[in-house]
Amino acid sequence: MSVDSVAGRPTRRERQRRQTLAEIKTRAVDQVAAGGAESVSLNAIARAMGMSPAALYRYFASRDALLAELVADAYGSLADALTVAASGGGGAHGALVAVAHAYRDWALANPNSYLLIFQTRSGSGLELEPERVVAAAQRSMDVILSALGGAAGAELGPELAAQVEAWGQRSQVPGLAAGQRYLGLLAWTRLHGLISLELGQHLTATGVDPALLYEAEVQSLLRTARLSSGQPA
Amino acid sequence: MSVDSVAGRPTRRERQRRQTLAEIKTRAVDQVAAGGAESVSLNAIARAMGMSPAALYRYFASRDALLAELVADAYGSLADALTVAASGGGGAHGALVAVAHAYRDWALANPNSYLLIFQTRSGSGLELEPERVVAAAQRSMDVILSALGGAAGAELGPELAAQVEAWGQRSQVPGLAAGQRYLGLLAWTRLHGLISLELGQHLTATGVDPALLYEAEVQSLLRTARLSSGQPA
DNA sequence: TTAAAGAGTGAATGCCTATAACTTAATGTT
DNA sequence: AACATTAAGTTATAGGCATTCACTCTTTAA
Repeated sequence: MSVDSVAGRPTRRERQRRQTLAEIKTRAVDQVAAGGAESVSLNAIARAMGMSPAALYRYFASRDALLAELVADAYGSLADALTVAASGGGGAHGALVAVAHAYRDWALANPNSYLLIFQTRSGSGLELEPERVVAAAQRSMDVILSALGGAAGAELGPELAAQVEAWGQRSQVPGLAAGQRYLGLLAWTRLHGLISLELGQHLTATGVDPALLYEAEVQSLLRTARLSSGQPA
Repeated sequence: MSVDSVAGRPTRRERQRRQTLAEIKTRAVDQVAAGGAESVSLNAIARAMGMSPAALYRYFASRDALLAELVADAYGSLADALTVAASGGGGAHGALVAVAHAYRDWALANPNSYLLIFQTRSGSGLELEPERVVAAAQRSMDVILSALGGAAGAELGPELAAQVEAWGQRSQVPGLAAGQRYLGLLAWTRLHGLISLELGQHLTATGVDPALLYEAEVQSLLRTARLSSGQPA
């Protein structure tokens, strides 16, 4: 006879396992927040949880596997934040502005998570399972793209247009012109550039307020998005 | 009696020391190139050099101090590459294009060094001595700014303009309008955004060629730079 | 010639990831 | 209800790492 009398799938052990797994991840996230990915230590986690380091390997194949999980979660959290911002109403242009600010807000609120996502080196041995991470990444990008609903696209040459079209074929967000997709790409790369440098303290030497630079870049994107669409913000 | 008979400042020991120091850094740079900053190991360096790990502490106070040195060197190497490109002639607009491409070329040729420079987290304990690093960083920025000689500046609001002006007061490159400095900042943040995402493989999911995106962004900057200046490229 | 400074060694500490063999408790089946 | 199986946890261990300390030996400078 099973422990769960009726048809309760989650047996006692499974519930415990889920909870332990969640606690491990929570502690790891805290470590990331405190000192970045480097300072994630299985030993320290085990110590804090009152169990032996070896036990953690029942939950994660390796430290890198745990980090990969954190990347996926962080990406998901970012996508969630963007989704909330995008659904806040305000029209097409308002959505773009809202998403852009949500992006920076999330990055500043979780700087080490942002760096965890975007600073993971290629050959770092941290081979992320394509499944979850790519899915979460696409979800973020899709939110940005969805925010460009009524916007005019950016100009782009024929070569780029072809590649962007091809990308659009595989995209989850249909019905966007190549120029719109390219505008989404532009938004991402430009805003990420600013945030990345801001988080790395590389802009402090200039003394210029990163918030102002960001706002200016957002307005620049908005100007592009308005180029041939008459609707106001 | 000193070993160097006449007035030769570099005594035998100093020469040896310089060479040892250089070899340490060379090996460390190789490790960075091979596996990123994480994989820099004092033990491994000592092993490869046939000496005990403890001996390295005669040359660097800590592993982080060595990494800081590498950051400064890498920054210098980048600044050198940009300087060469900028002095290649081709007029003001040509210089901007040349510098922009030299920037990406250097990053692609030394991806892990680029990441070493720009991915160093804030609270990573790796507190770089402000002296060398800030100097090298300014040198790179100054090259970009110098390449904007005859260019028209980008539009910018009054708040930003004031801050950029203030930055210009302290800058080594005089005689630039606020709009020009801002254009330099725009160039840096936008191009860095693209390169950072490209190196992190974050653009591969779209299938769009990063080189095309980069070129388009360079052309966009060039268009801004030409806005009110009549000279052709 | 001699004292001081510097380079290097070996040993030890205390982290860390990861594996292996083992014990204990929960599970679900007979 | 007793039992075999599976999972979770343990201890012990191996190997890697940065870092410090006490010590030796050699180069330097007086």
